[in-house]
Amino acid sequence: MSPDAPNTQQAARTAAPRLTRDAWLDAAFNAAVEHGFDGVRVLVLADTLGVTRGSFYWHFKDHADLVSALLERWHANEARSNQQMQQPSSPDPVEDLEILLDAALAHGGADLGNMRFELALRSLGRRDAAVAAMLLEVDQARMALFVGKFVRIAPDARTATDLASLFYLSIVGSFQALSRPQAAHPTKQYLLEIIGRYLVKQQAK
Amino acid sequence: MSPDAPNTQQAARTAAPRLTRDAWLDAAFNAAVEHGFDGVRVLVLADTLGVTRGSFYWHFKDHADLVSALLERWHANEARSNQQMQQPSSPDPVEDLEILLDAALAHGGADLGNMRFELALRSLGRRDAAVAAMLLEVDQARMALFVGKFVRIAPDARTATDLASLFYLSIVGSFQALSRPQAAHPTKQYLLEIIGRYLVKQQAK
DNA sequence: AGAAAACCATACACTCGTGTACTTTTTCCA
DNA sequence: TGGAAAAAGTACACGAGTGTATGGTTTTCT
Repeated sequence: MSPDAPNTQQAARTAAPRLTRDAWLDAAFNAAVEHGFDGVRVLVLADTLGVTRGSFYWHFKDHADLVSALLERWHANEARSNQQMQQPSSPDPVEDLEILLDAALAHGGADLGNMRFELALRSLGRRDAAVAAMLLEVDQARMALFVGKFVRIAPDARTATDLASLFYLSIVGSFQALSRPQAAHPTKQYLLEIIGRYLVKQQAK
Repeated sequence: MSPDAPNTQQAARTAAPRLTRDAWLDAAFNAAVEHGFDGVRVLVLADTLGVTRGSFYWHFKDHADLVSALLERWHANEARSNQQMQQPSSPDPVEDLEILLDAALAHGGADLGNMRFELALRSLGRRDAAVAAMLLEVDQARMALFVGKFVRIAPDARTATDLASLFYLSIVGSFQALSRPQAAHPTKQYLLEIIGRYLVKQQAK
C-alpha cells in the first residue's frame, strides 16, 4: 500500500531501494543459512534482491570479497557478545552460569539463524584454513568464558575446565544432532538440571 | 618391483586395473572427507582414478545415484557397528561403558576419515531432507545405545538419559570444535574421568 | 577362436556461475 | 540546473561441471 512517494529524500519505499553493502551481506547471510556457503552465489543473491550482478561488482571486488566481509562481520559480532557475557549478570554464580547457558542455547532456539550460519561456517572451516583458524579462536574464547563461570562454583580449577569443556561441547553438539524445529528435546532444561544435581551437590558438600 | 605379469588372471597390477563400483564409492568417500559433499564431482573422481567420465556413467546412472549409494553404504556400516556395540564387551558395566566411549571417540582419533565424512554428511543434511531423516535415525539409535549402557550404572532412568544425552552430544560437539590433528585436547581421558569423579561417586553412595 | 558382455574413451550439447568492460540511469549537491 | 559520483543494467568471454550418444577395447564364457 502507498505505492509511490518518489520525491521524499528519506523515502526509498518499495520502488527503487538502492542497495547498500550491508544489504548484500544480509542476503549472503541468509543464503549461507539456508543452503550453506556453497549456496552463496552472486547470481542467486542478485535474483533475490531484484537486481543484476552489475550492482554486486560495484559494492564488492569479487565473490571472495563478499565472503571475507561476511566472515568479519560475524566475527566482530561474536567478539562483542562474548565480551558482554564476560561480566556477571547476577551476583549468584550459579544463576550467572545459568544465564550464560540460556544464552548459548538460545542460539538453537530463538536465534535459529545464527546457529545455522555457524554450522555452515564450520563446514567451510574444513576446507579453508583461515576460517578454521578463526573458528578455533572463537571456540577458545568461548571456552575461556565458560571456564570463567564454572571456576566460581567448582571445587577446583581442573574440575571447572572439565565441566566447562563438557558443557560447551555438548552445546555445540546439540546444534547438530537431534536439533529439529520442534525440538521437544534435551537442551534447555536438562543442562541446568544436571548442574543442580551433580555439580552443586559437589559444592554443597 | 615386478613391473609386468600380464597373463595371470588374478593379476590386474598397475597396468589396467579395471574399476569396480566400490572403487568409485571409495573415491567419492575420500572426496567427501577432504572437500565436503560439494567436492564429490564426477570429473574430479575420474581424474584421481585415472579414467574418464565414460567409465563412471557405466557404473552409475548419474551423480545422484553415486551419492545415494554412498549414503546407503555408510548407513549400513553404521547400523552394523551399532549392533556390535549393543552386546556388552565386559561384565563390568563401567568398563563396558568406557569401551563404548573409547570407540566413539576413536572416531576422532584413529578413524579420522569416518569423522570427517560424518561431518560432511551432517552438512549435507541441512540441505537435504532425506539425509536429515537418516541422520536423525542414526542419532536416535546411538542415543539408545548410550542410554542402554548408562542405565546400568546410573541411579535412575532419568539420570541415565540425561547423562547419555550429555555425553553423546559432547562427543558430536568434539568432532567440530577444538578438533585438530594434534589434539592434546579434552577428549579421550577427561570423559572417563568425569565418569569416575561424578557418576560413580553417585553410585557408590 | 569368436561372440557377448563388461569396461572405458571421445565428442558434443547444455547449464550455471564468474569476472570485466562498457553503458545507462539515479542521486546529490554546488 | 547541470554535472559528478553512485548505483545498476548489458553484453561478452570464459571455465567447470553434467549428461548422452557412439564407438573402441578388453574380458569372459563357451
